[in-house]
Amino acid sequence: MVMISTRGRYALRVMADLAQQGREGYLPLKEIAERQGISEKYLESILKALVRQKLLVGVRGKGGGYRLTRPPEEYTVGDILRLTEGGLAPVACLEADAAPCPRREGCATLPMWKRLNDMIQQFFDGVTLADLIADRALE
Amino acid sequence: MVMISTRGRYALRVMADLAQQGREGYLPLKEIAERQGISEKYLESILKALVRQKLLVGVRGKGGGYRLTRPPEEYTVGDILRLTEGGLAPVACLEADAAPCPRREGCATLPMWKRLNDMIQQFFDGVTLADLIADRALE
DNA sequence: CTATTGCCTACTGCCTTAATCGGTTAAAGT
DNA sequence: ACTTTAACCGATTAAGGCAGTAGGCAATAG
Repeated sequence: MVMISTRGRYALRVMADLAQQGREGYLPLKEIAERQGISEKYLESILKALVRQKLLVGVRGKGGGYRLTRPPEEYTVGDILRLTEGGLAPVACLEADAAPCPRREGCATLPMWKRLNDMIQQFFDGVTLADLIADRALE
Repeated sequence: MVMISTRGRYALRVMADLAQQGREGYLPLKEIAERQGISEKYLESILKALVRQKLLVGVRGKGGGYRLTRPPEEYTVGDILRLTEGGLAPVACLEADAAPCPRREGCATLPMWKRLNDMIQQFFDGVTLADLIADRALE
């Protein structure tokens, strides 16, 4: 029943990695993939999406690679996961593009799902990349 | 990225239904499936698991059907979902039977996943079937 | 003994995820 | 210019889980 797939978890780890390596220069995919132990080609497809949405810049050619576009405290985990996972709702009927459920009136479980959903969104929107790095330092 | 699958959602709805219909007598599968708009055969496989774990009793033959084994306030949503979903961890590395992650030392995201996991478990363990019925009454 | 109803096993179609393959474009170094 | 580096791009695939189906067996009531 895993909620967050490999795709989103990879994206987060790589964003945290980039945040930690500092803003100077570009980090090539190969290096990131190696350090994080992630398939290069698969990671490539994830980063492509992050670049398209302007969370990262990618520069080609020698000396190129990827870099954050903003300081780490301006990225929330919610931003990154909603993008890579395509939504963060715990049940299908609460997804952004969901068709209106015919049973929503009188559904015994819907109010609970809504409360859970709110809680999850708040959680993810309250954590930034800077927080992740700080967390790590505590261990 | 849906966390709770149809299986778990059906289970909850049916448990709430049974809780609401009262303790007297048995409700046949056919009736429950019809009222909830769920495939009979599919629901059957879900209820089988709930019976095996003693959350329900099933009685065969004429006049038979299903019934709760305890009062609604003694079932938590967590109990029901963990059983039908096979765990409630938001990420693979926190599942009960997960192999220890080789990157757990120095993983930038693990502390966050743990906090989220705790929050989710607490949420689900804090809601009972009786609460679901009460919620519904508010709408 | 027959109708009802739950129990059990097996199978199928579909979709998503994770990953792979092979190539194209852009930039820098020589 | 040429070569190397490295990001971009599209198509494809292999595996696994989920939702649902099919068909028969076993128990209980009347």
